Amino acid sequence: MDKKLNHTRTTEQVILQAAEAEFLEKGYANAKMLSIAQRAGVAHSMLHYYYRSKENLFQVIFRQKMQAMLPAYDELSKEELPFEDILRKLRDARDRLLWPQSPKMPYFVLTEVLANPQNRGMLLHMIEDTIMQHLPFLKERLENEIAEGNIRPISMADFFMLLIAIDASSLSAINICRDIPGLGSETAARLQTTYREHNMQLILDALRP
Amino acid sequence: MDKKLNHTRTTEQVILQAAEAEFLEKGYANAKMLSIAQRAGVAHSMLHYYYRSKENLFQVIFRQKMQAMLPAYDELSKEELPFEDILRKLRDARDRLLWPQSPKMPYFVLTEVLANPQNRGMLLHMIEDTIMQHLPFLKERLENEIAEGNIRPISMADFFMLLIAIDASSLSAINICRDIPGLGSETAARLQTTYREHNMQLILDALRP
DNA sequence: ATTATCTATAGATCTATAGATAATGC
DNA sequence: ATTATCTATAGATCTATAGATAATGC
Repeated sequence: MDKKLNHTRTTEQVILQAAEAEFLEKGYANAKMLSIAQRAGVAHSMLHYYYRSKENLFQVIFRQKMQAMLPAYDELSKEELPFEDILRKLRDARDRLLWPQSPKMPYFVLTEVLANPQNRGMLLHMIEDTIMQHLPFLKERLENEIAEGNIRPISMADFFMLLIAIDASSLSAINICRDIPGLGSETAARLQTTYREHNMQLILDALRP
Repeated sequence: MDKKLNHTRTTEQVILQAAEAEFLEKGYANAKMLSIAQRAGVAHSMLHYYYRSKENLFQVIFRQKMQAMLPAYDELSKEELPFEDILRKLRDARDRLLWPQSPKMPYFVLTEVLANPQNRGMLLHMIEDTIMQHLPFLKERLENEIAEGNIRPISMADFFMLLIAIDASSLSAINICRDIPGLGSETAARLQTTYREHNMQLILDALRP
């Protein structure tokens, strides 16, 4: 039993992990199937056996990331919070579950997904698939705020794009500053705190009717 | 004479422009020499004839951009401004001369140069070649501020990296917001104003001893 | 004579698949 | 019998260069 579980996990999942590392490190275009196979220690034909194509392999990984965040978002439905606090909690969930995977994640999301119109469509599609279907209370809450005139009319997907765009870009800046010899990680940590407040202001500002 | 000037400009420069567009649109890895040649309307062997390799073609373009900003920076030496105002003027010069080339420029700088350690070395090298050599007064000024204990010890190159990192990432966020249907360009413009102030705070914060 | 341009192609990848072989489940 | 894995290779690019041909400068 242990053996079987181990077996079905091994190759299929090892490929997934190797691919994630490769995609994050090199970006989609520069990631190579042969290189992923080498990282995973399997013949590269296995990547196609399990995931058919490079494009599909990428989407499987991305979809998994999005779905990993759903439970954290789900907790939000239990409390009756002011909208601003919901924004904070959404951010915190993402800061815990999505970004820490790797410092390269923010750039990746920023450039491969947000900045590229083609991939952005894919993100929107996944947001609909996962977040919007599983979090009806969030959608309701957003529509409520719009109806009350507190924020401008905006779709749930666009609303999520805004949150991700602001935070991904600030995290990119922070990560670069961490690597600057003259600054270091203490400064990066201080920047992070400052960004947290400013970003919230920027988001509310953008949502203002 | 007109004919000659036109002629020596044509192919060599047309390639440069086509390459710039291609690099900005697709990123270095995804930019293709054949595609650049097609944009320029020349045989692709011409790219190698004039610029030898893809790598070199890229560097020529990037070096040109940096040098195009030098005159604007030069003006700063004439006035005796507070350090914070110098920061503002540096930002304004960049906002006028570097970013407007294309909305994709900020992502490009962020990911191809700042986020990639290998290319970052190239940026540092170019900063030394151009800015640091041509703007001794700025270096002096920075060292003065450090000596007086107003800002932490930091090299000129690292100082520039900080400025570029903060601004490139905020511009990336702004450009994405501009494309979000629920927000639009008025919101993007409002964001830009808010970011301008916040970024200045963030930079001063990071430079604080 | 020198400089610019084109055609053709070498040589190196990369994605994807076909077909053979080994492992696993009934 | 089915599922997993490997080897070998097709087919499509891509960068770069060699060699022929046209344009330009003395």
